[in-house]
Amino acid sequence: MARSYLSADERREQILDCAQNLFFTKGFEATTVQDLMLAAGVSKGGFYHHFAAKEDVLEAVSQRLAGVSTQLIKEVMDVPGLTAFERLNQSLRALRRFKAEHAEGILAAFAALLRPENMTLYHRINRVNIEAVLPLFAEIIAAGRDDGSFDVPDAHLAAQAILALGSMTHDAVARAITSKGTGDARAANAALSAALDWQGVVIDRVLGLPDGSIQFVEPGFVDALLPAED
Amino acid sequence: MARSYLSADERREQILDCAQNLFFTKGFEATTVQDLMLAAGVSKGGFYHHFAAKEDVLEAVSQRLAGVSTQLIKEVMDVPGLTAFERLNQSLRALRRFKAEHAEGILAAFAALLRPENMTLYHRINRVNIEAVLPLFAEIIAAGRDDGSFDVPDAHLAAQAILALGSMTHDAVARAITSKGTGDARAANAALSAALDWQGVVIDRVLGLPDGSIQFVEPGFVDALLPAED
DNA sequence: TTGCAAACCGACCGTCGGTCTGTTTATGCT
DNA sequence: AGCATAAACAGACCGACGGTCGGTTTGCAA
Repeated sequence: MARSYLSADERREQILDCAQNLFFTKGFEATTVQDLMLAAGVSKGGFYHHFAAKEDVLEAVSQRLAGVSTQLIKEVMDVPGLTAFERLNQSLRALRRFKAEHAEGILAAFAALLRPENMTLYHRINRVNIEAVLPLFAEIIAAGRDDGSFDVPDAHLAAQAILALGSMTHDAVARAITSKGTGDARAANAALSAALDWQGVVIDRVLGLPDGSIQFVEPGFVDALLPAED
Repeated sequence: MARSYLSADERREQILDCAQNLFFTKGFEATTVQDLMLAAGVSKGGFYHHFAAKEDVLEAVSQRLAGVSTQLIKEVMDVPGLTAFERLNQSLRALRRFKAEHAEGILAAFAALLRPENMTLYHRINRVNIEAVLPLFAEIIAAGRDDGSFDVPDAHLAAQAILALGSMTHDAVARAITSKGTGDARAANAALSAALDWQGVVIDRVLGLPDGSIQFVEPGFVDALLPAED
């Protein structure tokens, strides 16, 4: 049989693409190595030539996804002449924009990620993402702390607190996604909007800012992401 | 061979005891059903008579552990004539006391739980615990919201925020535990103390209280839990 | 005593992650 | 061009694991 030879990098990326799809569809545990082999059109030997273990694929996928977040934030970091507050706000806006621009994909990913059997996948991705974003947030907050605009004892700890808040809205997100298209959709969207607004307020309070300073979401963001069809 | 017959409840509890030990020692994935069978002195058929799947054991263990937290908080809820602030503070104190009183066990559990291969176990226990504690915290906060002592728009969301903060100190906890007995122990303990103090301040701010209102940890708590041997 | 349900046994099964021995392709060197 | 070497790949194979199933033993109540 004719083998299709790819460079190590190309093959790795290709396997990672397939893995990401499968993981988000079936979950990590439910995706077998054979699924990955079949999807990527590679044999077992080929697969294990590029990855030492199935676990490593998960790690690589997580790293790749975390790279998206860090890239977005780093672009904001490179803009000169911004205050810490502006930098933080624009970082959050960049992340928000990315979600809005890739709404369908993001939505499917969240829907998959929040299914109970995908706990492993979710927490792995989340952990790697936090590890990647933490130093960037810490740097922004440190600047705000030094110029007196943020009232926090330690920038790194403050960043940890803010990132930890990410899990406070999962219930609301899950409910909004699962109720999409049902009669509860409107109420669920409203609840999610309220939860996200509150998360923004909590970030304000953590940083010692007046309520409403940070714009964590803009009005209509949820309804734009999860439109009610009718 | 002589079979030892136990009632369903007794056998279940016994298997759960063994499972808890094994899970905390080897991790969930690394613990095989055979390990559980051997430890509990029961056959495969016997085991699967009481649990439909290995997963169910994990769920049951998580529920049992969550019951400890809820019990402690419920006792505080039953004390009449307390303000919401006092109730919240005493709940935190009860949880703290329990940890201090079972220091060696708690420490071993945390050390096991924070090992990377035990991610599944950790997050499962954490999730169930949060689900169990959330309504109780929400009730306390609702009372404080209604009497004007807490400045939060929604008690349930506020409780979610506060519980989500639990994960912000894991790094510090892990470092303190792993550096126990080494030269870094003193520094790691200090860092953990600072992180926990900060978590307390964040809770204050979430609730709209002045910094230092809530006593999340008392001075010396960390050093009492993780004594430096020298 | 006997009938029955619940507790329990252990051989068996399919599948999965991972290994190992070899084969095919690209690449650099002479 | 010819050739050696290493990287990319193939696929048979393995041990272990979670789970099933038909059968056996025990407690208990009628």
